[in-house]
Amino acid sequence: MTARTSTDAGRDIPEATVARLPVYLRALTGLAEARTATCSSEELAAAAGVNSAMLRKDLSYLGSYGTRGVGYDVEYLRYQIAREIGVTQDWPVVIVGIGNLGHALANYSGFRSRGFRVVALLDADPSRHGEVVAGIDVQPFDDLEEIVAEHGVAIGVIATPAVAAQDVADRMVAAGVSSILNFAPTVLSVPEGVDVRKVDLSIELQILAYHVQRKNGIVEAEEEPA
Amino acid sequence: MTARTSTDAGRDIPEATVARLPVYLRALTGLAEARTATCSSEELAAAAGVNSAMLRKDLSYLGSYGTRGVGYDVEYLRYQIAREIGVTQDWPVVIVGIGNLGHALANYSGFRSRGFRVVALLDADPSRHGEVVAGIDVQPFDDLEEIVAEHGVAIGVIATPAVAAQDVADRMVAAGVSSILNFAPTVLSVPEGVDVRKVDLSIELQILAYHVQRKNGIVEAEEEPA
DNA sequence: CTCGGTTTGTTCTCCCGTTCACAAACTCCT
DNA sequence: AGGAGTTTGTGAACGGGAGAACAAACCGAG
Repeated sequence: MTARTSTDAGRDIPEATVARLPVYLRALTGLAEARTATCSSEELAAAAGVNSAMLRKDLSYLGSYGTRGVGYDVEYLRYQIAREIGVTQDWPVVIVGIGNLGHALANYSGFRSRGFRVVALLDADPSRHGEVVAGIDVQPFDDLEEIVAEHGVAIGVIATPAVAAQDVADRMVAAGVSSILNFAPTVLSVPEGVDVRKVDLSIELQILAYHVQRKNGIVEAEEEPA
Repeated sequence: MTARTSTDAGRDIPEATVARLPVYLRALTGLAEARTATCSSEELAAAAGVNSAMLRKDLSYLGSYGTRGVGYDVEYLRYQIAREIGVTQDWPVVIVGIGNLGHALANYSGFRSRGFRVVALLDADPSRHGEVVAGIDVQPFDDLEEIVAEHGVAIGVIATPAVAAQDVADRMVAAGVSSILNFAPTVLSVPEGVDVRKVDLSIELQILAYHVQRKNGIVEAEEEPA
C-alpha cells in the first residue's frame, strides 16, 4: 500500500467522473423522494442515463459504498457523493452582470436547493443599482472585493456581455475567487490554479445545427464545381 | 484513394472537433472585425484558447483551406466553417417554457446573430399566453405541432421545469424535431436519431465546488473516525 | 452449514482525443 | 533561379475514458 492518509480513500477522481457525480446525486435525490431505500447499479444508472458498468466504476473512485448482492443504500450513497462534491455545506456565490441571463440565474431555484447561496448581484451599470432581483438588491461592481472578502466567496458567475467578461474575471481572480462559471461568449484567460467552466448557449445550438444538417445532408449535395 | 464523391472532402468529423468549430468561428469573426485579413494557426489557436496543433488537425478534417508559409485567409476560413456547421442559412427554433430562463433565451441576441431565428415561444400556462417577449407573443404549447410543421423547425429548446421536460421532448420528437437543447435538470430519453444536448447550471457549479474543495482540501482533513 | 442466485468492484481491452514532431509547400530576399 | 525562413497538414506516440467480462462477496433457503 502506498503512503496515504486514512481520510482520502479516493484520490484524483477522473474529470469525467466528477462531471457525472452531480447527475448521480440528482438521481439519488429523486429515488429518495420516491421512498426508495435501496437501489442497484442498474437502476441508478438507468435513472442517470448512463451505463451501469460506468456508474460502478465511477462510484468505486469514491470508495466501496455498496453491498454485493444487495446494491446501494440510497441515503448513504447520496450523502457520500454530496460530501465528495462538497455540497453538504453551502457555497457563497456572486453573480456579475444582471441582464436577462443574470436575472434568470438569480431566480434559479436549483442553485439554492443544491448547496449554493447567491450572496450578491453586481452590475457595472449604475441605473441597475438598487433594483431588487430575487430578494437581493443589485450592487455596484466595485463592491466585488469587499463582498468576496466578507463572505469568503470562492465561486463567481459571469453573465456580462463578452467585452466586459475578461475584466470581470481579472477582478474576480484578484479578489480571491478561484472558480468561475462563464456565460459570456468569449475565451477567458486566467492564471494557473483558477478553474473556468464556460456555458455558451449559441455554441450548443450550433453543434445541434451541424448534426441536423448532417442528417439532412443526403438531400442537398453539390456545393463545389465538378 | 477510397470511393468518395467530390463534394464531401471531410466525412465523419470527430465530435470533439465539431464542438470546437463554433469557437473557431467566433474567433474568426473577431479577427474579421479587427480587419485582419490573414492569420496563422498559432494566432487563431490563441484566440480560441486551444493548442495550435489541435486547431490544425481540426481544420484538416474540413479540408485544406490554409496556405503553407502564410496561414489562413480569415474570411475564407470563416465561410468554410460556417458552411460546415450549417449556419450560413437561418435555423428556425422554438423555445418551450417561458419562465425566467425562457425569457433570457428569447432575448439572447447571440442566437439571431449566429444563424438562429426564434419562430415561437410556447408555454403550457394559459396565464402567459399573449404576453410579448422579445417581440414574439407567447403561444399555447398545443400549437407546437402546427408551428413545427409550418416553419420546418428541426431544433427545439426546453426551458421548462424538470417534471414537464420529458413530455415536452416526446411531443417535440413526435412533431418532427430532431435536435433538442435541454435546460431542464432531468435526463431525457429520446428515440434513436434524435440529438439531445443538455445544459445544467447547477451541475456546472457543483463541478466547480468539487475543485474548490479539492484545492482547499489540505486545510481541513479528518472526517471519518480513526 | 452449504448452495444457488444476485450484485458489486475491478481488470482488461478497445477506441477516441490530444500532443509531438516532421515532411511538404509556400514566400521572400538575394 | 536558388536558398533561407515560415507555416500548414499529417503520421505516430501517448494518455484517458468507456464498455465487456469476471471474480469476490453477500443474502436467503433448506
